[in-house]
Amino acid sequence: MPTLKDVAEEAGLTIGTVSRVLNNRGYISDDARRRVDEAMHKLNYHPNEAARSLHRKSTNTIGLIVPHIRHPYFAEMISNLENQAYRKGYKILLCNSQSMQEKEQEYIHMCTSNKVAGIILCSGSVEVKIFDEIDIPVITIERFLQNGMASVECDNRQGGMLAAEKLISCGCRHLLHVGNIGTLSMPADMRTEGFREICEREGVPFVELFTEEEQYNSLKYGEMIEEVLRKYPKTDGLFVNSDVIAAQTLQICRKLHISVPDQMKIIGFDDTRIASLTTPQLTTIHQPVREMAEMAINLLHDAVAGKLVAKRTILPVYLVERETT
Amino acid sequence: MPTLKDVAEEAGLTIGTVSRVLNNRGYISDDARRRVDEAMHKLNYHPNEAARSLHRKSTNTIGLIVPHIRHPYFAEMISNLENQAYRKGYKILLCNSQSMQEKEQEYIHMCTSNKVAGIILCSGSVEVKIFDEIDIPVITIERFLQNGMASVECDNRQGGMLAAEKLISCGCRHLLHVGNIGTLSMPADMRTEGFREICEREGVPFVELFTEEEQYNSLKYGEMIEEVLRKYPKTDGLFVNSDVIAAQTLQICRKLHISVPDQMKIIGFDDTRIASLTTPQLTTIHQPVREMAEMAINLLHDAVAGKLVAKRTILPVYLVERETT
DNA sequence: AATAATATGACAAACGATTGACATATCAAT
DNA sequence: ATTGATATGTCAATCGTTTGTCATATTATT
Repeated sequence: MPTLKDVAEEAGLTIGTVSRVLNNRGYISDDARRRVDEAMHKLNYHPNEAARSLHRKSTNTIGLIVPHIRHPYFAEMISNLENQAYRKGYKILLCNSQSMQEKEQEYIHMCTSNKVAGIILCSGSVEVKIFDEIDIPVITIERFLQNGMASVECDNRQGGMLAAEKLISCGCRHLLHVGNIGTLSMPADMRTEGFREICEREGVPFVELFTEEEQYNSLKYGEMIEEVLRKYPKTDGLFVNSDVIAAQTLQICRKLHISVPDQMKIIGFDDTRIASLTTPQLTTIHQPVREMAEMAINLLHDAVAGKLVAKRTILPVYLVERETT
Repeated sequence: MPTLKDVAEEAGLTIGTVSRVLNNRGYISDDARRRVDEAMHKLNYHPNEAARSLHRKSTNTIGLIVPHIRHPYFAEMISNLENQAYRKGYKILLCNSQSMQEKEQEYIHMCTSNKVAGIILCSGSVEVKIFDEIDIPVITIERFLQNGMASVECDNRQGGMLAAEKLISCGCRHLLHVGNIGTLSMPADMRTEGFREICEREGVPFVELFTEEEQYNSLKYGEMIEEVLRKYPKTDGLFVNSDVIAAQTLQICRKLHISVPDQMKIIGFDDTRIASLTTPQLTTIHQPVREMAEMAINLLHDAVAGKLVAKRTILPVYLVERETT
């Protein structure tokens, strides 16, 4: 691999001058610029980022920590984050924590070791205190940390409210809500809050249930849903915390000969691609994933530049009505 | 951030000794080891990977180039690759080329700039020659390069044959196959070959169609499928190149009041999670994604270590019968 | 002709870890 | 008492780039 020295020799200039061209510093003649360009192309030179990072004490890499990759919501989020990062000149170091605290911690240290410019943490599960130890910006998505730098969330409460309102206005009188694992306080918990608020205001009875870590990891909610539907046979309206759960609920309904939406109405969350591939297609709460991703990258970019950034950004959600209501 | 020097001072030892502890070289006493460990913990020391990479001229990072992230097949593949990489001590630099040649090239250079240990390229679209320019191992998945190092594929031909056999044995007599974009020669083209072979042998007529780049990128096959089904109304058996296409086909069939599997049988490819979330659930060809990912990482690991690796590894597929046949 | 702006060279320090050569010291085994 | 293994220190070079200082040209401007 050629180095700056090789380029300098090829161009008949000194390292200093070549470096000046690369970094656009000081005086450079058009001729020098051209000669450097030519030499770089001829030698197929690409600067050694390790050396650069060592000197700059930072990289253009963003550490992205997610609990899952297969989950369509995260796949969509990762895709959008990568895209926006690329536009801003950042690379992505992908870390799949599988929602395990230790792995997440290890990844955070790995990120600092690798001198990432910043970290984007998607609904992570790690202890809060670790972020005090590191001195790089951390932007969270769908996770609010009191001592954190900045978080990007969707309006989860509003989502829960929209779902409850819709189900009630459809005539459902025995609601059931499948919420998130409750170990850590997460913004997604607000979906439950919003849902509860509307149900109580409207005087409609409802049951709240929570998924378990195991299910979140395996993406297998079938058994749990089946059990629940057998236990609460009167249920006529279901609000679940992801499209993946909703899609599996549809399968269980089919198995139990519960007709959707006639006997049972279902509302999911996320509005991922899967929502329009089920039969019937899912009514769901749309999360503005692309905008959230862009916002996160922009916030990180600003934070890296030392700018003051919003501590909490909440983007709106809306209900997409398809065929399960 | 503390450096080796800080750790050495804290431990009351010299940099040399501490480095010896870290790299397990030469003679080290248990006492020294303990003191270094304590100092490292106390200072929360993590080695600067940039400095290490600069010296070693390599990193423990793998550049992963994929055409898409949202596509469930790639999401699944990325997830498995990340997992296996983590186990072997590698990190993942995620590059989404969106199947654009220039982006892919740029990413490849970026990877060399960042001194990755190797590159894993998933069904990429880049010109072959670029790989001659770089001197790091490149493992391809579902793409075979004649001048490449090693490729991991599934038995695409067998997949096509299984699909054709199944459709024919179900009594279908007007088959239709939706294959991949044909710009570059890809292993996935063999699905078409295998399918064709069986159809010809059995004397069953069939139509071959190919998706376009645009559709691959947007994941929107609906319009195309609808057009096709209107154009070939006699079709009673469909073999499409991904579950995503199959799922959308189901939606179109519903729209056109074509009953599946009664009037139309459908077989997808990949056996991603989505296959069991549609109604009816998809019959599909199972690709051993986890095994392919593990194989790719293992091959890369061996290649990095300078071992001789298999140039081409083809893993078996099998048909998973669900409800669309 | 004097001055200022432009352009490049020469040189060295720094980033943080690795590694090698060599010196020195302690301890155990012969 | 000698040898060899064990353990650590000292010192310097190296990886490739960035950046700063100072010197030295070559132009352009007044």
